[in-house]
Amino acid sequence: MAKGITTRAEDYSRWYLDVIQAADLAEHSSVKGCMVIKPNGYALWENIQGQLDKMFKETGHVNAYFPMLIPESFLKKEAEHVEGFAPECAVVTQGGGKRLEEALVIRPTSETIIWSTYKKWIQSYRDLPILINQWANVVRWEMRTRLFLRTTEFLWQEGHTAHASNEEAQRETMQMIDVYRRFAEEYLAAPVYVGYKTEREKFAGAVRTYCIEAMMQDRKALQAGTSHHLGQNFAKAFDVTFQDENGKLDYVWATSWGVSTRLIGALIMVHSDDNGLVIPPRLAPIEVVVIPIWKNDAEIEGMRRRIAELTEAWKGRLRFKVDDRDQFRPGYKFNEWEKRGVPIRIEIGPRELENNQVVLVRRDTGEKMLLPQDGLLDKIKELLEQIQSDLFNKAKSFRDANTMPEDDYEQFKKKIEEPGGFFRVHWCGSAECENQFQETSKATIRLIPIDGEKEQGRCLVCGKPSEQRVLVAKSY
RNA sequence: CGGGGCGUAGCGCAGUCCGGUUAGCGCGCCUGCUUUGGGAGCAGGAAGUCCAGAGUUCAAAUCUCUGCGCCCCGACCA
Repeated sequence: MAKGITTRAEDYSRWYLDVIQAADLAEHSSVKGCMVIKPNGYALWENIQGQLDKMFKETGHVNAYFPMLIPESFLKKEAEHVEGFAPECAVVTQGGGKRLEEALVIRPTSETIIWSTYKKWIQSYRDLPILINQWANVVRWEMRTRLFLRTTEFLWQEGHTAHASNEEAQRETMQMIDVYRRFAEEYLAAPVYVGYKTEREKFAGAVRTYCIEAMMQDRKALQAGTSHHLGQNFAKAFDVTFQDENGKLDYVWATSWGVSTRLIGALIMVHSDDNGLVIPPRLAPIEVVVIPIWKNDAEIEGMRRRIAELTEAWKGRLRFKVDDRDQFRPGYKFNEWEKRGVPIRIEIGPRELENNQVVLVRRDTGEKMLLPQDGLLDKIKELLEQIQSDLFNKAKSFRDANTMPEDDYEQFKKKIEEPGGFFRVHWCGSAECENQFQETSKATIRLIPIDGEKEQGRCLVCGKPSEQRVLVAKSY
């Protein structure tokens, strides 16, 4: 087993932290709950950003930037919003050595500062829609933090759109949750369930919150992205109105949607193993590492030359690295790149050089193969796609095998503890029964499926009629 | 906020109970030589306000008091 990594079976939570350390992704800073994202971790974020940003632009959005400091009074304008966020806000009360007239909140999310601005931008239906995204940091003073999953300060993107009609805002909300689903499945290789939150779990200030939920290897759920239909709540709070084609005045309709560096936590917990990180190829900063093996100085020169020839055609078509550091032996390098999750490793030694071959090793399965150097690039390309889909399918099989219907409350309470998983249960829709789930099992209703089949049943808790199953699980 | 743990070299720790030479070990780091197909070996070397403040004492990493910080487990949450 890998040195320094606790196994998943031994202690899942320590394993998670060990993987982050072994892959050199991040470390705690000197301020409680804050982290330094190191180059290896940040490279993952950059790839996540790059792809998402592309998808946002393809759906008509543009980027902008709003400030981090928000007048405290802004936050208080939307009743539900302030109730939800006030307890976890960091507040600046001094500046320039003087006490401020009005305290400034460090944004926990930007709805208020953005809608106070949109008020100035919107008069007519011709000013709509506004489709803006911003990449930013936010601060939420959480009681309990975990690297990537929940840090005091975190990086994210938040989309904030303004529309002339409820229907259009609804379409936008659905479009973006689908963008998140596609990103999670096609890039993160993490299958997700799509649905909407209960009243209790929804975003403070939203009419409805849609979400994607992924299953981690310990069978717990992780909310991986949310898209909120905000109705006219913020427009009313900030008095943002527009005139329609008929000259009639109405409040603007809004959405907001976001994903954060938490996605890196999801990537780790969905795919990695007891040897360290496993990165899905499409998000891998380095897709292929080439490790030359030599016995003496005479050999290394020929080796370098041959590798340069071989990789010449890879430039611009493959993210690769040649690790010809002399201070480490091959075994050390194999291990290091495994811990760091690089999808494919290629070894070239005197034997391969002579036979015009390479040894190729898959990170996800450990499978070793001897391949001809001719046509290697195409073979690598093909394998990367194979690994990408294998990772997805593996995660999906695991999730599906651990998602089950349950109609017996006593059984449910047992199973949620051991072995755990996602449970599809009937629920009457009452807050009382929802609270019961949490109090007796520490599980929550993760989502109400969007396309859930209608099915007559009885609420798991109270036995009243229910028309649809909801997804219940313990979560991060 | 409750429970647990910790603060000594870059990292991980021992030493603290029972005060006493120059504060030690492993990893890492630097130099040299030998090595290089799954975490190399030998030799030499550099590196410390022992979390902070106050107190007790001839003498404090060690005892007393006060403070600060971090991590892990729960309640709040992306």
